Amino acid sequence: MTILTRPAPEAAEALVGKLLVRRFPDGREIRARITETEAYFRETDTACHARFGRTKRAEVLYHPAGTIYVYLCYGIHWMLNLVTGPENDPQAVLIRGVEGVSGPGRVTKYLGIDGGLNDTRLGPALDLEDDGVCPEITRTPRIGIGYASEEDQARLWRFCIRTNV
DNA sequence: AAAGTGATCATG
DNA sequence: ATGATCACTTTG
Repeated sequence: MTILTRPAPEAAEALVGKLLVRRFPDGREIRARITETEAYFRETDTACHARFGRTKRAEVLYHPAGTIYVYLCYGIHWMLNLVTGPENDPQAVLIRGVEGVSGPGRVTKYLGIDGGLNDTRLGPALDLEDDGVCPEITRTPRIGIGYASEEDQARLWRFCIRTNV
């Protein structure tokens, strides 16, 4: 889990190419390579849910690295995040895509994840694996954060596997 | 291009 | 209590 015990922008980059393993009570298993992530970093990041401080929703972000943060967006879509960094230091990485699945709302649908996993820890139900694959990565600004400051919108905190076009 | 959907946060 | 907003997806 050492991959998450670092600042969210670094963790977000390191997570691209890693495998997400989802296990269901009936033993079924889905293994998917992460293709796209975004970092949300501390109360000072005006795009981060912790920008209002320790609210009920954002409380999860103050939990230790390895905590799972799932929230509902636009009333329809569940967003999957992994908390990084130390306790009481709110940061997380949004999983925006896995292999064959693009869009954060589709990732959770594909993996069968909803609010029930919120504020639980990585473990049997959802875990990370590293098979040593180390893809080339491109960075861009984050998506869908028009409400944030210009400065924060400009940060290159979105990380994708480089695709040859 | 625009609706759909409901939790969340700020304000009164 | 109310209203605006939203880390998106699908449909036309």
